[in-house]
Amino acid sequence: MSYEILANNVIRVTASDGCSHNPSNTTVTEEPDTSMNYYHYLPTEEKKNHDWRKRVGQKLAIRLKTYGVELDPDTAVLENWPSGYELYEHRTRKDSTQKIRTDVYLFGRHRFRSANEVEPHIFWLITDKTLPCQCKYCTKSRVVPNNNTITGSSESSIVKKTEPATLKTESSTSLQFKRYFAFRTGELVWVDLKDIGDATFIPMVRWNDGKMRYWPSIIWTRDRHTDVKPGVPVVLHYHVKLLRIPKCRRLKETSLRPWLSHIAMITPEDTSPSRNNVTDLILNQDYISAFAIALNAARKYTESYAVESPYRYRETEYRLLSISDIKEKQRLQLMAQHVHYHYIWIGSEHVYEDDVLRLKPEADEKYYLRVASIYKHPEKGIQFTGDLYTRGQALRNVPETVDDYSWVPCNSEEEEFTIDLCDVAGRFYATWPDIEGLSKARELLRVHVRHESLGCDWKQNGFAGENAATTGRAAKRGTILKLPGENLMRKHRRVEKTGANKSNRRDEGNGSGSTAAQPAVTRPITTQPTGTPPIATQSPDRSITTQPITTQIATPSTSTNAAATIQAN
DNA sequence: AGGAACTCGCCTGCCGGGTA
DNA sequence: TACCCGGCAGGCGAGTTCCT
Repeated sequence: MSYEILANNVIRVTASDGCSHNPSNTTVTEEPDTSMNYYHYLPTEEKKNHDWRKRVGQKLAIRLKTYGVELDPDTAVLENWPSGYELYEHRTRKDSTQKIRTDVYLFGRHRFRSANEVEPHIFWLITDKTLPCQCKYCTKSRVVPNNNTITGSSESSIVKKTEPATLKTESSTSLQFKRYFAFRTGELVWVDLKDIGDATFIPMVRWNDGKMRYWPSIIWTRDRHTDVKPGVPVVLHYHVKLLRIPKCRRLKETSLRPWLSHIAMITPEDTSPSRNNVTDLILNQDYISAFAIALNAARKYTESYAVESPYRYRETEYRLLSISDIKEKQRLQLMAQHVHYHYIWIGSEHVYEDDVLRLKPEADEKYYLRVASIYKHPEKGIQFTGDLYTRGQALRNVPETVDDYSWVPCNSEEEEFTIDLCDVAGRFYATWPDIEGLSKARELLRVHVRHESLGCDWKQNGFAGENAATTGRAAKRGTILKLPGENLMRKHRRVEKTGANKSNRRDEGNGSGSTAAQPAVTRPITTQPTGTPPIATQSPDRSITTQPITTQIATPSTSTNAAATIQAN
């Protein structure tokens, strides 16, 4: 749901697909005894703007009422247009003897000529975007073939759009965590010890050319930012728990880095006296031990995955009746037998529906999946459905969100891809766009087992209280979960466009019985077995060198000693 | 040639004034 | 007070023009 109900029946639209195709002739072209032809911008406070928003709000209220949303249609009004949408009044007059003719248009994804035209599109924006929009323009664009042709073989058919599209993203205050926080509570990250401002850590930062500079840590809580505004710089703070080191640290986001952006390695040679100043070695011995233990704990965490918030996905009878393709209908019915999940922990990261995932690259081609749904197939394991994209250029000097990049869709609106968990490299970070680390999550564990493997008493003190299940976004989902199978806004599959490539783009019912390493849907990405060690690479971002990972570290100290000593600090 | 943008004009509904 | 009627603004179908 991409909307909020504010006081006084005000509806806030928190999603947008607006691309500001605004009129060009907005300067007043009115001269005595001559014609007139220009577009006059109507700001929010203008009566006509309010009238339009009110009319759309009233219609939305009536529609949403059928979904159990209580809104008074008489007073319902849109708080504002989605970002990228602007209202203009077209003012024309042939000559001074005639009266000025005014026509109001809303410019956004399309040029809407009335509130009646806009309302179906706004309704689509705030509800289930996996379904095709029913507004007259979107419907038309689906019926009328355009330049977006499916090219190539059926094995790797990719839809090429002439212009990069903008990922549909939500941008409201309710999604500020997603929009502005790179990391989520409970996620494993690296903390830059250099930024902690504690002299205790200086020897560790210096040790062996900075091999211990980044410390495995868990996001414990995040500072709330209720007044975040797009374009206004916000300093994000996290309370971070360094593994094997007591006490939380409050750190800026710039002091953290994604787990998959860095690889740590300590070898027995690192701890040999020949390579160390003896004083340094003694000084760091306990830290080395703690670091090793922390890395081992992190290994279990990163090599496992866990699913959360199961729900029953069901197709409506109406939808099934509207599908003529028998195979597609069977596929959807089969899909309903699988348990769906709102969230999944993949290694170090917490992934939600609607997130953008990096997929494991093939031949330098990088693909990204906008997650529409997560479900567990009895044979293939965890599957993700959604829209596939390639990433274009950054649209801002300092990108903060996924829509600060241009995205080129690889499937049409009517199609979607199904991706295997083993093809997921990790979450896409707008602020760390070029991470090349690959997720190694392969073992299914329960959520609390994963968390406890880190050695954190998360149930009593930790992030359980600020877990996804209770944060803004999750709270919304939580209300859905109270009515499994009964919620009216449940996920729907988009109807597959009939065509030669169709059967190759969907997984269900193809009877392949493929293993987890084989993507159910053909896409131009080959898979690699889960658990394949990442190739040592030079980090393209922030000039950090990555190293081959070692998961077992040879260190002499015992954990208890290490912990005791560090606690003393 | 075909799609998008622009423009025109008819239809509808609302509102205010006049009348029974 | 209720109804009718004319004026007007807005909605939207359809024709025309422009652009690729």
